[in-house]
Amino acid sequence: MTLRLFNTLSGQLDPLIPLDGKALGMYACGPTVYDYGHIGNFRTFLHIDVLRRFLRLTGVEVRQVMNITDVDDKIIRNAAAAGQPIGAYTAPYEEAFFADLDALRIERPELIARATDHIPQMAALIERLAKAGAAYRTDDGSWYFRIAAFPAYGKLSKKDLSGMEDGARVDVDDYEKDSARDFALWKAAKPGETSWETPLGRGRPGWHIECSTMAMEYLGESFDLHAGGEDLIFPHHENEIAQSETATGKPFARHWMHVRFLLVDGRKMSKSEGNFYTLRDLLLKGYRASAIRLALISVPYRHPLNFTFDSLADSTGAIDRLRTFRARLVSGPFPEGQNPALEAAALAAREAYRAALANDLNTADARAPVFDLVRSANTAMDKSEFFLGNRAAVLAVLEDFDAVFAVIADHDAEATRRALAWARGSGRMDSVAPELVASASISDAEVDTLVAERNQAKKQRNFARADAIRAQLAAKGIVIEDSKDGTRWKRK
RNA sequence: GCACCGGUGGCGAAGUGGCAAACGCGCUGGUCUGCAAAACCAGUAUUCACGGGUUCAAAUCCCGUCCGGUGCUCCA
Repeated sequence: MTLRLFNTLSGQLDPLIPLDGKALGMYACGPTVYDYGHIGNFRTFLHIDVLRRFLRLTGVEVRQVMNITDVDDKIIRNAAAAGQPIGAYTAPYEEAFFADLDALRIERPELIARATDHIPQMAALIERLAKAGAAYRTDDGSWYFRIAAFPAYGKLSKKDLSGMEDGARVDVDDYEKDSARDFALWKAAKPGETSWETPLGRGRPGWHIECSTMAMEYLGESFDLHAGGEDLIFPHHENEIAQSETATGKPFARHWMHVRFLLVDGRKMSKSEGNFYTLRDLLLKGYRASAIRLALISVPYRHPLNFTFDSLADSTGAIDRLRTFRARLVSGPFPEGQNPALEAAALAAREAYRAALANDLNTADARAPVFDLVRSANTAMDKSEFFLGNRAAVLAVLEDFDAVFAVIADHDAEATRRALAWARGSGRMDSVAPELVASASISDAEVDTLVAERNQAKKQRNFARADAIRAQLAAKGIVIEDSKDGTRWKRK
């Protein structure tokens, strides 16, 4: 089943197939490590994760490169303010970024590339552009890309640049450039700033050249897919295309995927609006990592997502339903035999699920057949019409679902535990939800003991004691479920 | 200002010409249970911002209006 994915460059759904017939080469713009990642960042990374997981589910090998921008103006400024070398300043944020990816079950790209490890290659690419007459040096020692050298400029963002020419609306005198639209390739070092000695002079790379260089270094001059947040379309990705294609004369990325923005309460998330959340903020409020993941991927990537706390509660409920069902499916017991109607339903569900994802990664649509099957299977179980022979096919649907959505298998406790350890280590315990502290104060073994004691009390029909234990556990966020096959419990 | 996107039930959201509109959450009632929880059943939009139009047929296409958002600058 071939994925048809919207291509910003062509403006239509295009099949996404590896150019070399082996592995899909994709480059995703990664983080600038000057702060903790917020949920808007992660919406983008999560949808890229959905993409790569779906490709692999359908048998397409993936070679993904992600950059880490570990040098830029903000980093240089903040590190200087902290009196640290930039590497010492960025290291903890880079580490936090990877911890956050783990919490959200975002797979690691095959290759991580740091900007500071590729300075010579960047300088070489700029020299190549200079030789082609597309880059020039200004008096202060900075280098710029000459947009006039690339007539196709604007083809990705579909901008008509004729209305943005130098003149009335842009004060050219503010820039030491030939044209106001020309962008920086290399920034000359200012006294005391972190810089590198290169044939171009002392300085540091611009942001755009970083991605062009590393993408081509690891994926070749032409490759399959370039992805990122919608805000990168212009100017970042437009500039990458201009630089790369001018240098090589070949098409850069064939396919461009852009994830639309996350809004919070209907507005763009920003620190000044007071609606800004990092992943850590949410974990420490007691929301599960899996619920955050599901909430951020359930709205397809080409629609803006309006994030609310209701959406997290919604996702928590949906995940509980799936997990409870999976536990019931695995534990049985079911009689020998086979229910042909259910078997057919399972096969159809799997087909519909994959078809929905193959249609431009329609995650919302893909959920529907899975939940439909859960209901049919539960109904069959209630009526004793579910047999041992049905288990594998139904389980296969859940496995397909989790291969992409990755929320049924429960890794939440670990993510929360780490967030708590981080809060403790960085003096943020006052922002932790009290329920979370309460839940963390009781171990699984202690819960098991209390549950056993409650079962004993129930057997003796001492319901007062049994209910008291249930209430005690509930206060720590533990929910108890009795069934004829025993008592299950879970953390809320 | 220019450009783009969107307005579907209590909430999120799919659906872009043809069965009175998926799925999830929530709520109400029922079954089950010592009581709960879980699960199941039933109910929860005759209708898709509004006004025109095209069509045998429109939530879906066209025109207009209103409302919301985003981009045009660092930004996922």
